[in-house]
Amino acid sequence: MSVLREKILHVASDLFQTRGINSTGVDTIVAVAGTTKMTLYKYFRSKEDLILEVLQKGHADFTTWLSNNLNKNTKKPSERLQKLFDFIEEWVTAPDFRGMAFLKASAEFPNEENPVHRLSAEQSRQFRQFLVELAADAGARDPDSLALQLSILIEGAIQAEQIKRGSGAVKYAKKAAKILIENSLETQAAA
Amino acid sequence: MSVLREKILHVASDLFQTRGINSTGVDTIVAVAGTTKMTLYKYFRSKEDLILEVLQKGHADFTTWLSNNLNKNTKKPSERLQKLFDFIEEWVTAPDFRGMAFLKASAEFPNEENPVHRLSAEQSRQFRQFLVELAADAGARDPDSLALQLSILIEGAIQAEQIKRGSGAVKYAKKAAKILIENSLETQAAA
DNA sequence: GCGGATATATACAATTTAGTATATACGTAT
DNA sequence: ATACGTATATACTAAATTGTATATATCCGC
Repeated sequence: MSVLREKILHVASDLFQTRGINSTGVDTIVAVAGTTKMTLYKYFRSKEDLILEVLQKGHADFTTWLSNNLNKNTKKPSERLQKLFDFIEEWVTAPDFRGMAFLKASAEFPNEENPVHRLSAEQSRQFRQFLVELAADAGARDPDSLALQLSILIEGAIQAEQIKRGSGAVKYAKKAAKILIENSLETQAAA
Repeated sequence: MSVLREKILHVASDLFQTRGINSTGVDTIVAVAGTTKMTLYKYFRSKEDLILEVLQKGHADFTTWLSNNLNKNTKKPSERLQKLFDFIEEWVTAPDFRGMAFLKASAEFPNEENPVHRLSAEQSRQFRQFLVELAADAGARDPDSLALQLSILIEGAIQAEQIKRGSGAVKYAKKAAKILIENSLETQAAA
């Protein structure tokens, strides 16, 4: 039943990432997915609904993948913060990496009232919150501050990689993150 | 003569930033600019040409503004690197700030062969080169590395501000930059 | 004041867009 | 086998897209 639904989601996600959301018509999506518009609108109320679901699935997949990897490969909470950028780098350098969906989506829908933009902003907030908990568990002096800085580094590096594949930005972001993390853990007593 | 041309450029720039490039039709542009399509196509060969010119003008204005401010308000080259984020913050917190044009444009045109994407990538590269020279003049240990890190911080913070106005990301990016800059200047002998 | 070039406005063409109404094939229960 | 409900395919609508052909106003030298 829902195999076509999954297929549509997958194809739409791929096309949105490679061609842009607004530049991808529903006709193209159904053609590539090997189905018809009638079926698409059976499963999704509108194109906007499809966009929102694609974003949600993408974000869920990413956060699940990341936290699973962090939990599997580390023992102490403090390790997780150190390993974070290793997995980000692994994710970015994977051959099927196409960018961070909510970053692109927010650029295509700049109006803050727009549902797609709102979801993007919410996902960005959730990701930052995830980093706050990571920083807090690791014993950072100011978890909010460190988490926001790390999120800026991650999103900035991914942005750079979206503009030019193979820019190596993540490697430099990783070095910067190491310095910031050490700085936040070392100077517990200071300030 | 060219007052209408300037007007079209200005209006297009504003609409592209507030509504997105692909979501803004030429009809809307000429309506807001108070002219007609015939005039627009007199001055610009195609919509893509208009987009490219808007991007070029935006980038030129930004870099001119930034380097002028840096030159005026600093004496020693090492000061410039410190003041950099002050001006970035001033730029971002200005009420008419609408985001960094080439970041959004590259998201709307993800295909690396696309002329708009290529120009965006080129502008990103130029900005990074500008930072490299700044870092070199300031006597950074590894100017390329520091410049790339700073560009990641700047573009990441701006990205955060595009998703959510008033996120205060630049303030945190500034703190991070300070740490990275100090680190790069202090440890001249190391490594 | 008049003729000619230039800029502007109106109207249009061809495609593409999201979304839908209708018709047809198909699988299942009896 | 047959009747029924569901999924799919075709065809269509209405609006919006970029770009252009034609008509009209405006401004200049003389």
